[in-house]
Amino acid sequence: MEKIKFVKVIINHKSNQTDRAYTYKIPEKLIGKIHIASRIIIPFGKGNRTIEGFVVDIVDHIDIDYEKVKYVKSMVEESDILSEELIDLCRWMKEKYLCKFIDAIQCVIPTGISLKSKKRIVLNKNFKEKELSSYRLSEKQGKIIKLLLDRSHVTEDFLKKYLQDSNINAVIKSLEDKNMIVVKNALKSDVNTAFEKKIRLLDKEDIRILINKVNKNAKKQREVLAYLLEHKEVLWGDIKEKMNVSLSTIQTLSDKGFVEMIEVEKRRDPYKNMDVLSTEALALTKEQTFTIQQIIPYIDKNTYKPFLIHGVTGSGKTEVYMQLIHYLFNQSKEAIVLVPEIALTSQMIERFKGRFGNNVAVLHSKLSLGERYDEWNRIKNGEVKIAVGARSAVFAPFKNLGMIIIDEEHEHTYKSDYSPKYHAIDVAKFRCIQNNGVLILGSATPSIESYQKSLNGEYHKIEMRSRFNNNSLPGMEIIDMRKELEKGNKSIFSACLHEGIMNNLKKGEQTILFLNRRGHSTFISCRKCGYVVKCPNCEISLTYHAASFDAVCHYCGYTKKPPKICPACESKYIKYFGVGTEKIEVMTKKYFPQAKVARLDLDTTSKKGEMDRTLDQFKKGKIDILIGTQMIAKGLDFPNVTLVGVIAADTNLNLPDFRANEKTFQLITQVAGRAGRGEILGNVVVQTYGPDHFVIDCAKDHDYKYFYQQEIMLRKEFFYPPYARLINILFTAENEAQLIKETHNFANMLRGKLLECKMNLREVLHGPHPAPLSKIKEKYRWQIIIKSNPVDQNTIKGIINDIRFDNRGNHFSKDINISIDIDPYSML
DNA sequence: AGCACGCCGACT
DNA sequence: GTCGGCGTGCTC
Repeated sequence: MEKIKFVKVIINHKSNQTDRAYTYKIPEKLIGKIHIASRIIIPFGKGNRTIEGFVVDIVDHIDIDYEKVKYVKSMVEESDILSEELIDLCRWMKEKYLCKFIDAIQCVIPTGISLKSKKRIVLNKNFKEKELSSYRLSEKQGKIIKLLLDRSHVTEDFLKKYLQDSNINAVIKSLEDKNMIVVKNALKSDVNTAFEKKIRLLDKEDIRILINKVNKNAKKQREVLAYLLEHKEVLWGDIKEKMNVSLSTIQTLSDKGFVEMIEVEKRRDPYKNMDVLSTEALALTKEQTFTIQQIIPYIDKNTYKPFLIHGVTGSGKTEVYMQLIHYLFNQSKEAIVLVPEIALTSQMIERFKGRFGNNVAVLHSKLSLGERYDEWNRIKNGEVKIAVGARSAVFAPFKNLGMIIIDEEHEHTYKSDYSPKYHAIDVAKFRCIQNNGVLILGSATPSIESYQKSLNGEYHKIEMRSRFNNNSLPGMEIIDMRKELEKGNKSIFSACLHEGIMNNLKKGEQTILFLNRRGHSTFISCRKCGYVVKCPNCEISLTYHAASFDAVCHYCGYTKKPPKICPACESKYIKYFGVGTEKIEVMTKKYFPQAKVARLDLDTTSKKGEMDRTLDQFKKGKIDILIGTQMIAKGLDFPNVTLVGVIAADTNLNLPDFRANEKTFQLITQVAGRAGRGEILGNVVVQTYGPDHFVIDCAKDHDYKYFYQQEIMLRKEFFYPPYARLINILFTAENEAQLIKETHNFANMLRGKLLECKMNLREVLHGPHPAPLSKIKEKYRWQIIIKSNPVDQNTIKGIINDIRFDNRGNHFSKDINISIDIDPYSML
C-alpha cells in the first residue's frame, strides 16, 4: 500500500490567527498531481466552506489526530501560478519582514487572481409568490425578495450596492432560514483569461473549388474565403474590421464545413498602439565596453554576483543593460529590469521594446487587472524573456532567471508601502542567489547603504564617469536667497534665474523649474493668532489650490473652502504661506507673459495620458518652461533643455530625517541632470537659504564621493543605517486613549525582553511617541522605533513576534492595527 | 474571513 | 422564560 501523504497548506485568509500551515490528506485521485506550490481548494471550518490554499510542503506523517485531518477537495484549474522557488521566497519574506505567509504570497501572485468566495442568491424553488403576503418581512428582506422576483439571481456584491450596506450577512441568513432563498457559494477570481474567436480554413479540398461551390450571390462569403486562402487563419476582430462582415456570414461558412471557428486565448496588450522605433545595438564607448566585460564572466560562470554601477547621468547605463541582456539571451536566460516609477517606465519601455520587440513584458500599477494578468502570463509561459516594470516586477515568474537589473537603485519607490514592506533590492538579491543570477544596481547617486557595500567588497563596484557624447556636466550656480532678499528682491526668482529664463526664451531653448511641493500655498494661517487651517481627519495643514479655490489635504484628499475669517480669533488676517508648484506657475506666467508654460505634478497628471501629452508637447518644443515636482526630476531626456532652476533646494534639508541629506543630494543631482543633454552645454541655478550646507556644496561640484564621506561619518556618529538597523512599529487606531495605552503596553513588554537580552535600552528603544503624521484619515498613529546593531536585528524581530502572538491572556485589542516596517526607508 | 458558542438585555 | 444582540475563539 502506498503511504498516504499529507500537504501543509497556507490558506487564503488575511487573519493573524490563520497564519499557519494546515494539514490535509491528499485524495487518491490527486496523488502525484499535487506538488509544492500547487493552488488547491480545501474545506475549512465547521461548515466546511471551501477556500483557496497554497501547498507549502508535502509530508509523510503528522503529529495531530488523523481523524481530524480533512481531504483536499480539488486543485484550482490554474493551479501552478507559483513555483517552489517562489514559495521559498515567500517563506523568506515572512521571516524577514514579519508578515503573514499569505501576505507574502499575495505579493508574489498577480493581483486579482486569488479566489474569493462570491455568494449567488436565488429564490427557493418551493417559495410561491402568492404566499408572499403570509411572510412578515422587514424592509430589507422585502427589497431582496422583490428583486429576486424580477431576475434569476443576484450576487452578494450587487446586493451590497443595491442596499447601500456592506453588512448584509444577517439579512441573507434570515431569508435562508425562512426557506425563501438559496445561497450558492462559488469561488471566483477578479481577473480571467480573455478569449477571442479565430476563424480557420478547413482545407479538405482545393479551396478554389470550394469558392465556386459558394453561391455567386454570396459575395461576402466569397470575399472571406478569398481572404482566408491567403492568410489561412484570421482573428474575428480583425476580419470584422477589415471586411465589414457579420458573424452570420462566418456562421454560414462554418455550417457548410468550409471554415471552423475556435476560441483562442487572447492577450490584452497594453502597448499595442505604441509605435516603437526599432533600434540596433549602439557602438559602445570604452567605458561601456569595460563595464560589460567585467560582468559577462559572471554570467558565464553561472554564479550569484552583485554589481553596483555608479554612473553619472548620461553615461549610457541603459545601453549597457540592453547589451548585457542580449548576451544573456544566448544563454537562454531571462532578465528582470526594474525602474522606479511609471514616469520613467514609459521611456525605458520604449527603448526596450524598440530593441527587443515582443520579447518584453511590462508590469506596473497603471495597467488594468486584465492587462497585468496577461503580461504576467506571457512571462509565466515563456513567451517573453524580459520583464520591465516597477517594484513588483521583481516577482516576475521566470523559470530561468539570469539577471535582475535595478535602475536608479537609490529610489525610495523600491521599498513597498504596504505589508509586507519589502525592499525590491532585498528580494532581488534573494532571487539572484536562488537562481545563480547576476544582480546589477545602477545609479548616479547610490544610496549610502549600497555605496558602502560597494566599498567593503560586498558589491563589485564599476564606475562610469564620462557622459555619452562627452558632454560636460552642467554648470551649477548656487544662489543665496537671503542675499536676494537683502538686495530687495522679494520674488521667488533670483536675479540670476530670472535672467537665465529670459535668455533661454530669446534663444528658443527650454527651461525646467523644479519644486518638490505641489499646490499653491502650503499652509493657510491667521497672522494675528497663528491659527493654521488643518485637516479634521489628519493632523496636517491643508494646502491651498488656487485653480479650484480649495484647501486640500494631501493625505486623505479632504477638501474645503479656506476660511475668510479666522475661526479662532475672528480676525480677517488670513494669509497664505509657503510656495507650491501651482504658485510657481502663476508667478512664471506673470513674470514671463510671452512664454508658454506647463506644469507637471500629481494634480495635473491624475487624468490618464495627461502626463504623456504634456511631455510630448514639451518634446516638440511647444512648451518653453516646464514646472514640476519629483516626477520631472527623473529620467526625462530632452536635448533642448539648457536651463534647470531649483526653486528651493533646502525644503527637505532640515527635516528630522536621517536620510534628509541623501535625499536632497540625490534630488539636486537628478534635476541638474535634465540640463544640457543635447549639443549645448546646460546650466543649473540652485536657489537656497543655506548655501553653506555640505550637501549643496557637494551637489554643486558633482562630487558624490565627498558627499558620501561626509554623510557616512554623520551616520556613524548618530548611529543610523548602515551602522544601525531600524525597525518601525506603527500602531494605528481610532480611539486615541486606547491606542496610547496599548502602545505603552507593547513598549513595556519590549523593554522587559530587550533587557533580558542585555540590550542597551537607551540606544535601542525610541518611543512610544506619536508618529510624525500623528493622525491620518481619522486614525491616530503612534510608533516605536528600534535602532540596533545589525547583528542584533534578528533577535529583536524574534522578540517582537513573541509579543505579537505569544501573549495569551495579555493580548492586544483587535481595534489596534500594528504595522511593522523592517529597515524603513526613512523615519518620516 | 466566517461561523458557532455563550453570556446579557428586551420582549412575550 | 426565550429571542437575539454581538464579544470571543477556533478552524487541519
